[in-house]
Amino acid sequence: MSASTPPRPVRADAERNVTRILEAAKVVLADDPTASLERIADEAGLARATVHRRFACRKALLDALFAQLNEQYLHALDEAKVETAPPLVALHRVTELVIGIKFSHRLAVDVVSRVHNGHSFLGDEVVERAELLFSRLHAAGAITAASPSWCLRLYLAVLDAVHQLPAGAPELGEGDDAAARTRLQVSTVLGALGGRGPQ
Amino acid sequence: MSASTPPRPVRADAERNVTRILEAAKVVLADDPTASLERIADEAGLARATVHRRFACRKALLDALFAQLNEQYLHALDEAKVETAPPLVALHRVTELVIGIKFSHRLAVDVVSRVHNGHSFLGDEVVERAELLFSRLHAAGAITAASPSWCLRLYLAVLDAVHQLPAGAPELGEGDDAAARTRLQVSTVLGALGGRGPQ
DNA sequence: CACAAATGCAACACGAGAGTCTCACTTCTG
DNA sequence: CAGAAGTGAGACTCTCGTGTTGCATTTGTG
Repeated sequence: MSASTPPRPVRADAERNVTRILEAAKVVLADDPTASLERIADEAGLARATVHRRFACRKALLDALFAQLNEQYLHALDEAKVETAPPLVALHRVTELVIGIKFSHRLAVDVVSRVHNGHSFLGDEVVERAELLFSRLHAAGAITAASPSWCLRLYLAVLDAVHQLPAGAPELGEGDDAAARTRLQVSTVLGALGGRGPQ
Repeated sequence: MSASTPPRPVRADAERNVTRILEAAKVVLADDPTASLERIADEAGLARATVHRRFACRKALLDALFAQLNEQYLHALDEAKVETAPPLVALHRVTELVIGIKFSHRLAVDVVSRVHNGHSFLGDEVVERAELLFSRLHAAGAITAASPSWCLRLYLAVLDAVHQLPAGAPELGEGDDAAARTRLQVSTVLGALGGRGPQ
């Protein structure tokens, strides 16, 4: 789309700060979706004015944030070969990647549902492809629940619960944290949706 | 504590408005946890000044709201005989009652976690008794998950998902809405926590 | 190095919401 | 019915966050 660098006088310096701001926004907004731009600027180690220079207004910043998130989701769906791989494998793989996206999904829901009034924080394409995965899981007999939208809703609810689980929780066992959360997420969702689960 | 009515010149009129305000707050805050007192006053059909007369400040209103919610939860736990009845029966019964409390639990989480910084929106007693129920479920072999706190966390996450489900959703079947949601909640949670579920 | 770009800082205007107060008016309650 | 309690409406203060601007200074880049 626009990864090239044509006659573009954007100093590398500035672009780096864009990243910093987005990163800071993730952290701060996860703690409080209504946090001020000043808090975000502080977290990024920049002046508030700079935030306003990189992003026209608050909404623009949030747009960028969610655009980035969406891109990561799409990448995860690609990587997991959601429409072709065996559904259980794809579910596990996509979950692994989604868990890797250190991002409070509740944040997304919170912020989007009222600051961003209207459109879902998940792009239509993400929703469609995710629901397709659940359809495939159902067709394969891995789950009983038939409605993909309910499956997705539940998946996200559980994802939030798993995400909020403190680091050393007993449910996570002892090994790698991300791997443990992935396992917990997958087995919980499969159980919830009427599957037997791989455990 | 203070349920008596000593030399208390509280006009019935005023007390009725307290109820109206709390009711309005539930509705409005469910839509937007950061809604202004004016919106709440409008919803209640009262002037903003009146809200300030009944509740010293925003925090006081929220305190009252959550105190009321907590009372309802405690009542549900009593009613369901959570510590003595067969755990599966108690789970079903308490869920039935909780679903009856038309209240956005996400609202509670949202508001409490930052406006009310610090204490959980669920009173300690509610948490303890709820966790005890999950312990009993585990002991009875109805679920596999051993950590009561994880069970409760997941229960609430699922509750939110079930609560947000639109009225005529396919998952709910055709009968009574509340009963259908109760069934869905119970079977989903049991499945998620490693039980077979009663379905 | 020299210049343009980017930043920090401070100040400002603006709007929204909380909380307070007064006063005329309505509504309970004894 | 009479007085007390409650309310609505409006004005006012205060605080906080957003968005903008000007200017001196720092930092990147050809």
